[in-house]
Amino acid sequence: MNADELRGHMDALLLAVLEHGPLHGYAIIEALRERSGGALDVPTGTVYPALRRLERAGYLASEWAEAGGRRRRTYRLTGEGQAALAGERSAWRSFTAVIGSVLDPSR
Amino acid sequence: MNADELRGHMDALLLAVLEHGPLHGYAIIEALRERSGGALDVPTGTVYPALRRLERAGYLASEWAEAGGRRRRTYRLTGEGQAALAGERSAWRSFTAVIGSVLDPSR
DNA sequence: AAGCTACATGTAGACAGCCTATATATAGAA
DNA sequence: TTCTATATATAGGCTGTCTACATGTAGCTT
Repeated sequence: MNADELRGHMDALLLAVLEHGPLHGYAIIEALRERSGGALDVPTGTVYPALRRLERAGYLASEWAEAGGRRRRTYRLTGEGQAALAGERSAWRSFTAVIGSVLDPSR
Repeated sequence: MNADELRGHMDALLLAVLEHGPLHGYAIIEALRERSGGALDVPTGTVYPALRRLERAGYLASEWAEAGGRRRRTYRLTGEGQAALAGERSAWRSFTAVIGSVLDPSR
């Protein structure tokens, strides 16, 4: 998966993966890898700053937790985040429609 | 249309729009706007450097032409460019499948 | 004649997001 | 003790798209 392609869609991915329940950063990376069948292997240097950015934006809220002697920062979707996710899904649909209209004019 | 979203897909758009015949830069911008129903309005500062980059890569070839007293640089797809376009189409399909698998896990 | 719009190309520099590389730390297995 | 998996974090680099500007022709309006 190309880095440039992912650009602008990272937020949608992170919000979507948190939709069904809170997760910490490391688990988010694993969830993205599993859900995509191994195609998405997002580095920590991408995910952690992005999560903080989304929290600053009010879309996520986080709290520290402890599990097996290791500290985790667990993120959950806020109400604003749910709304943002809906917006991202809508934007994704129109985005694919627009690019598709150029790449596949027949359809 | 967001600038970040377009990132990594510009090449595919330019190659696709040149598939059915040569065009000059200004006409390419108009073609993208028309094909997308007005959603794509790519600035010249994006298109002209991108076309040169694609030519350097061997995917496009260009030559100067004159029409109505104005000079145009007309671009056409090379053989390599056709192959690149096929690759871009394939990449687009897997890209949408991957993002879709996260955004719409049900499908 | 002057001014405006459409046509047509091009570059410099800003911006922003994703990446690599690095640092730190615990737990458990080899 | 060493290696791997788990877990978080930041600094700096890279690069493609954008804004803003520069240049010039043609044709229409005032």
